[in-house]
Amino acid sequence: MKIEENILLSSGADIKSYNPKEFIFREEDSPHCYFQIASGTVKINHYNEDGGEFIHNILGEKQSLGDSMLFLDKKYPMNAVALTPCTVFCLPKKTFLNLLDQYPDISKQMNSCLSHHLYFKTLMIQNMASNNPAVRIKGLIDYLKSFHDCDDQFSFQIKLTRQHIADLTGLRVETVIRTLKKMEKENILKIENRHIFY
DNA sequence: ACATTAACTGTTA
DNA sequence: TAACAGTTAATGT
Repeated sequence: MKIEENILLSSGADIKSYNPKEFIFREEDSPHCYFQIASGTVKINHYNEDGGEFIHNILGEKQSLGDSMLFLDKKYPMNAVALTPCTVFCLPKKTFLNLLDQYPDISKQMNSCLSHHLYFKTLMIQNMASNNPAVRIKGLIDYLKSFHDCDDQFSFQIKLTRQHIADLTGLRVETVIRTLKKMEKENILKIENRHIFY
């Protein structure tokens, strides 16, 4: 979801700053605000019982956080953690819902965003259910590239660390490294001095 | 701080 | 049982 800055500000949105590793919201918090990143990157994650981290997504500028939790009376099932120094617009849930009533086009866009979200979540679940690491990684990078306008081969650089890719796919870094190399041999992607192009 | 390699272990197709 | 993902640890960029 993306709402124009001027609309956010004129509706009375706050701007909050976060340092790396700071939580924007935590699991078990109740959603009270619509969050939209003004600058920086944020990971949406979950820690499983043995302390292992699973990253749902890594989001950047102009992307919203946990907006699908605002139409529901439930606690967040995930955390939002700053990866870099961040500034985030915060609009109280009530104001946000009023905004949707006030602007039908924003409301429509919200539906379309949720639909988009659900579509990609479905694709991701299918890929992540595979025990083949190449399928999982390909699922992830296809998703990432879908936000990029040019679909030419190798036109998109994956700006994630190997560890992030591992945490997003539920694999180990070593497996990610091995699999990326295999995929490079198969000409699925290209690696140039450690940068991945897809 | 991140990426790679190697040697070993355990699981599974 | 051979292949392959995870573990650990050392080394490279």
